[in-house]
Amino acid sequence: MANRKIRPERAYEPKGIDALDLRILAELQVDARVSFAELGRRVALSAPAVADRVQRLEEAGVITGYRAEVDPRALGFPVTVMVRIRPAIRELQRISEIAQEVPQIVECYRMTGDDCFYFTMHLRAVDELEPILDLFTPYGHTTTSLIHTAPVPRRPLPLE
Amino acid sequence: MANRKIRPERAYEPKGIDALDLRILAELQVDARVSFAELGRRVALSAPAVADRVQRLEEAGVITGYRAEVDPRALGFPVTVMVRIRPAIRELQRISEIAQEVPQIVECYRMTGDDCFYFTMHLRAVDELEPILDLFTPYGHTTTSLIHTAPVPRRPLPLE
DNA sequence: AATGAAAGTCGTCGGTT
DNA sequence: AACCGACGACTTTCATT
Repeated sequence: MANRKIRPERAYEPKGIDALDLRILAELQVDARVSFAELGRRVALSAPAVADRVQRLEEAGVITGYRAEVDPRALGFPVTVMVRIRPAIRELQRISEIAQEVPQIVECYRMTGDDCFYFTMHLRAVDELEPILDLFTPYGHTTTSLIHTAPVPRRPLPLE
Repeated sequence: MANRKIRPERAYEPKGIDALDLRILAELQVDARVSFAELGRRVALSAPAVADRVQRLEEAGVITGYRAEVDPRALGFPVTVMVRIRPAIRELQRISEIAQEVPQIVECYRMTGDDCFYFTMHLRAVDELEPILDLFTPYGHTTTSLIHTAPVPRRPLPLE
């Protein structure tokens, strides 16, 4: 029988991260393309020193990547949709697999509640919605919302 | 009386964006810190040429920023929460304003449906949840979910 | 709109404190 | 853990196609 002991994979304390690291992270969250030299000037450190710190933050998994943020509408995806799903019994794994295979889906989470699964996707037209939803309806109950605007634009973690 | 004519602010066709731009965007969505020289090698263009294109994409609003992605748990925010809100009549504006003022909220959207407002936030402990929800409960009905995992990790737009 | 060359800046490495 | 100095790589500008 499988081991059912449940425990967190790791402790959640930020260890080995000091105030200087937080300042570096704050800068990189706002402008990921800033040079090490410029970053060094902003936090009063030499370029090699910041490069060292950034590398450590990457290796420690604190920085998970650097992404250019694009406007989906400017690229021909005027429709953004959020879908919540209440999976049928034992179908959650299958729903994850389908979500993985639909490229329009750009993020996807499991969470607490009746609708324990949700994802966001960008579409070229509303026409695309129905066939995608039909991939999921055999395995759960879907609730779909079209996203209008962002009253709060996406912003960085509050690292003081 | 206010002008009630409703029309989209702009057309949604990707104009003036060619296949080379899409390749550049695909690269930058995966690694925003790549150098222009390296980017040029990947798309078979000189460094000045890619730099020009990237600048035009920025000025056109196609690229909206460059963000370092960080792991909230590694920074002491082990709790990620998604909150949907069904606003009371005429209180939507107030809800937006409150969301704006809560730094733990990192994204926030309006959408169709009964719960026409939602946001995501990162917390240092579950203790933080109740006082934040209490900011909103006077103005709407909240539905809160704790986010567990990401069956599909955040990924770029499918630009072929 | 892209290229190639030139000047200034940056990234990186090794040695030092 | 950070600094300095040096070299190779990169960014940026400009003239040319």
